[in-house]
Amino acid sequence: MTVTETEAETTPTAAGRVCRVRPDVPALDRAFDYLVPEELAQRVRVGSIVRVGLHGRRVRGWVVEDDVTPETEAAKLKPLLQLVSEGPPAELVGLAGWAAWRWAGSTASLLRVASPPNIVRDREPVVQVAAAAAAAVTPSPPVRVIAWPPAADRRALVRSLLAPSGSTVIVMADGPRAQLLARELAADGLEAVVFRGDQPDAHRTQAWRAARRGGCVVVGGRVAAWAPVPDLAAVVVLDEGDEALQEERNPTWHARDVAVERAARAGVPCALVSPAPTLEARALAPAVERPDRAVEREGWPVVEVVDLRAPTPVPGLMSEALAAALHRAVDSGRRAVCVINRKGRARLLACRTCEELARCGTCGAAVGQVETPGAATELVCPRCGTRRPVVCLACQGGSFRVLRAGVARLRDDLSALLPRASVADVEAATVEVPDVDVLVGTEAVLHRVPRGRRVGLVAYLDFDQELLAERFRAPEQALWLLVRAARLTGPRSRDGRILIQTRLPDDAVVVAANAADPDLVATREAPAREDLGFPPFGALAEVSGDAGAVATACDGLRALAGLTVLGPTPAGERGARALVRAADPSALADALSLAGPPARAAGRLRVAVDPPRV
DNA sequence: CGGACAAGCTGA
DNA sequence: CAGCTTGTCCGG
Repeated sequence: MTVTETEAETTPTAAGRVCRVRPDVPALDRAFDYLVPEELAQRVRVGSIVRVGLHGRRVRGWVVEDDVTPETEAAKLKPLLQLVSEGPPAELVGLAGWAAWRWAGSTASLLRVASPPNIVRDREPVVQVAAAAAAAVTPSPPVRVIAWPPAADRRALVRSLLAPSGSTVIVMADGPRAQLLARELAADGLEAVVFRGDQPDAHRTQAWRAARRGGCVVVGGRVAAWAPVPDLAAVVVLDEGDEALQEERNPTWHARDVAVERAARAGVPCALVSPAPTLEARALAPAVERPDRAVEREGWPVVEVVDLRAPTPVPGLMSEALAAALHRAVDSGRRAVCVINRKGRARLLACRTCEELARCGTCGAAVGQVETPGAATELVCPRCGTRRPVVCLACQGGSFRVLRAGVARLRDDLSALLPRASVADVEAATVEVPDVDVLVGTEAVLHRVPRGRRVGLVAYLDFDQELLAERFRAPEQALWLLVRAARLTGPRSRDGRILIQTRLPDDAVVVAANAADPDLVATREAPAREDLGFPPFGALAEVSGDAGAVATACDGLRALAGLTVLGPTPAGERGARALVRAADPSALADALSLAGPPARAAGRLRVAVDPPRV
């Protein structure tokens, strides 16, 4: 007893150094002050990962400020217990704080993204570059937005965007592609470091250490935006419209916006390169740069549009043009990929005897047909999950007509259409994708095409469900599907081909791909978005969770000036949902931070800023 | 978050 | 009134 008391008295008190620590406890979003013990004085700095005593527990945390004047009386201060690991540089600690505010999340969760997954101990002193100081005086150059066609070679473009000295950070969505780009850069004699969130901790720690040495090009997924390079000199974001650049869990930070902010804070150039720049990106730059018309045209595959209405309606989505395009690809030894966003065997059926729609006996929703390996096919309700045998509830008939086919049914139809070709269906749940001539699947198939054989054709069997989806970003997302298709098929000079079956052949998305001109979609979408006050002409957050909690949160938010609360919608299954709109991201962030974190008693509540799919 | 402590419920 | 659950508070 007396021993510890004596120790406490001997800790430096009068003019001891005090730092501010944010504990790694997401639900506790605040910082506490601690004394820096003499033995750690040389090694602790802003960003250091330390262990501290907090309310009887020992927790990890980040030093977020140093040499502070303690907010509480010195007698209450405890010392840091241990220096655990090196952590993010000071600029990234500031950036994490900004991102936590911007996406209404905890600072700790973002500091974790910016930190090495394993412990890093370093003897070498950290290279401190006065970049931040320089940024304060040099105004940062404007963001560049470059529309670069999907199947065009962008290596030279990327090369031109690298900083001549210091480190460049390249953020992109696609893991394997990042690996490829890194190899190309390394072949050019550059120090390339791959940052991928999906790699094992040991690899990621290794990359983190390498980035911290500086003088490199960091290439990677969204985590690359947080690479700890000490000498940042340029930032590049590739494919900024890809949804994978946004974190799906809270806080839903977007790597594009983090990269733009980081570049601005460091006063370094930032370029966003995309085949279809989003309205958000367009709003950041004075103008969109486009390559030569010839480069642009060549950078898209041939786009063939099949009007499902004319001359005669096409039964079962198997149009003559589709058959011809499939034959053309398969006969030349290339693979064909068909995309339809309907899982299972059928999504809508009618009884052959009584013409009644197949519906759920429990909740009345239209049921779909699924096939389970090794079992009889069943009718499954998409709303409540009830399963039953394939029997009509009205007349007990056992035979149904497929009104809306799913991938399993289309696989059979395609097999019949192409008797000599091998066909397989792919869904998100498919374990191994076979090496066949024709793949038919949901959107998931676009990521899962086996390598080794060229893709000659990507066909969207029913593109209308993408064009007509009830999401405000639906047109941009639909165009992005065509970008992904173009990446698979390659350019028109290699006979790449996209086939689009639709009842809306004049829709801007279809026309834009056909004309190799992504601006057409932006031109149409901008006024509609502006009318709604949706991003980038306003900022959105989605509040969802238990009905009661959402209602309470909405009442609180409605009381704040400058916010519009739409809803809440009663929405059944997974609780209620509401949208919150503000004039811009910063007004939204201020309002949400003013409203504070959801009260714990309120039940399940999630606040997602910039919800990707509403 | 998770420990501390206080106020409420139960059972003999 | 011990022994337990449930709720509220707070952390340096």
